[in-house]
Amino acid sequence: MTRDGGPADRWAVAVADDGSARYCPLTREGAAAAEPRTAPDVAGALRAAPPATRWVWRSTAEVAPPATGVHVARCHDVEAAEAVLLGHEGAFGEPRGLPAAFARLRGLPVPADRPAAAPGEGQPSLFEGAGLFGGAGRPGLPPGTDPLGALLEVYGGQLRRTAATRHPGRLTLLLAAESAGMLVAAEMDAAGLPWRADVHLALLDELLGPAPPGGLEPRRLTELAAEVSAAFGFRVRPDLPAQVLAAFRKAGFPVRSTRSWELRQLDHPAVAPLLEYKRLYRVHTAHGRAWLRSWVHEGRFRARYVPGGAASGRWTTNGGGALQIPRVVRRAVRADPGWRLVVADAAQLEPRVLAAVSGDPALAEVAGQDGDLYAALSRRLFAGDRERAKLAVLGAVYGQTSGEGLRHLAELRARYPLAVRYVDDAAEAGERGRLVRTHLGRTCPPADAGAGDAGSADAFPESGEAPAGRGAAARARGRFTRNFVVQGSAAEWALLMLAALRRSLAGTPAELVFFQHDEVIVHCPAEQADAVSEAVRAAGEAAGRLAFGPSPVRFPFTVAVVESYADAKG
DNA sequence: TGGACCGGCGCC
DNA sequence: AAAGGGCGCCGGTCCA
Repeated sequence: MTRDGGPADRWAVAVADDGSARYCPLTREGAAAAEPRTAPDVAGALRAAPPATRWVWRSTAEVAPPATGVHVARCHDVEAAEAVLLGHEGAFGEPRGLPAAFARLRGLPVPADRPAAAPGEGQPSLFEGAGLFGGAGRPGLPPGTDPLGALLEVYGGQLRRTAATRHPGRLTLLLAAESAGMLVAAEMDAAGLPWRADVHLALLDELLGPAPPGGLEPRRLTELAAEVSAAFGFRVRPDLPAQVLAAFRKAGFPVRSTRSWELRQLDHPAVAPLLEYKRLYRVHTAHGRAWLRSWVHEGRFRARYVPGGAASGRWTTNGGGALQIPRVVRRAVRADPGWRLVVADAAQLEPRVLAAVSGDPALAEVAGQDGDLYAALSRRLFAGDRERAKLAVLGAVYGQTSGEGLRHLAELRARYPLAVRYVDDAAEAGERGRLVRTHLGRTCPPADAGAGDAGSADAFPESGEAPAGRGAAARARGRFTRNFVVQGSAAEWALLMLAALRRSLAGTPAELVFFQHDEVIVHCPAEQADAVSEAVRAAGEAAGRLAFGPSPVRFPFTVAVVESYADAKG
């Protein structure tokens, strides 16, 4: 996936407005190695090159590989790469589109990116991108520019920018992984997750009562709301936190919020129906009949994955909430008759990643076995108390600041100083406003690039103050960057794992249908399930070696072969 | 009327 | 006194 055997195994293709495609093989430096040719459509271009070709293109979404019917082994998605490179260069606000990248190279005014396609349709509206050079509804290249030429110019520039970094090999790997992720995402979007609407509807009937006509509130919710009101002695709408809060206070319970964990501790008859109401209300609003109508068609739930959608490199989705499928509705995710779902969950991924990236030999030794990492850790450090071991690790990764966890963390620090120092350093860098990168080089956006006043660390310059003396915003920033290096490096492992798995499933009937941070689902014929399970395990180990180099750390999966997603333990 | 924000909760 | 990171989505409220 990352080894380019020779110059001619990279080709480039540019899609014109009329759907035709200009393409050519490339030299090592990314220049045209032969006179470009034109095919009437993308598929024609893709068929012209050898099967193992790495295709360089503007964006995977534009080429839409699944729609061409041609298997693409590898690609370099220029716009995805541009986003990573801009981040690495500290230019987070810059547009990442090909026209913008081209303009930066040429010193021209930089056009804004094309807005994301409206949900449901891929076509930008007539008005979008009507600014600079905005030809046929999208921000374009300067008039008269050859799209393939511009693509190659930007690509060549990316190769040079990558080579100029401190760890060009790592960044090259990250760009390849990100592009592989774009391919996987496009294919999973097209395949969809097998989803039985009939099972889902039966489940809703069971939980909420039969569907009331006209979109009224499900019967069970109405009943529970009545129970809540009865318990208080006056009408309370359970879906209005302010009302619930007032009701509890009136009853003599000084609660601060209506969060479930807080209500659970109260001794009041309204609590039980209220908690049940919250649980069912959530199912109703987030994964009820309306969701089913919007998102499940022809037996598949088609999400729209956004690789790298989160700052850490984790994926997000656009609508449908594919990464938040509640456990209760997983019953509706069912393999086709005669097929199975291979549900594979990377076991204790984040501590394993921490062991690998930090190079802590003692922790690597613990992570060098396939068994439960927390149990193994607890045998060495916490007298066999797995929960304490887990709390200590999570405290290190998330930035524990108080309580039991903090003491456990201190013990962890004493025994595994390199591992804990790795995340402590990331936290300190964040607090001081310095750059923080993942193992392969994905760079943490600055504090002010995201949510509101998350707090620019610059507001708290190194003043010699103890960390406790710095602002709360700086400490929050430290927790963010502390977690970023682990979560982000784990996301890189996951990308490489996906890429390896995709490659080993190519040409078989098996299809990757789901990915969620550290978990994949492959849908395959029953007789293929064992081979797929093995392929997943192999992909995990390969990803570990590729991402982190030689290391004793193992990356095992918990694998379940099931007919329903609900039957995988999770 | 629509956007921004919030409380709350689902997943990792 | 409280003190864990990342997301998306819902329905609500507030406000222009």
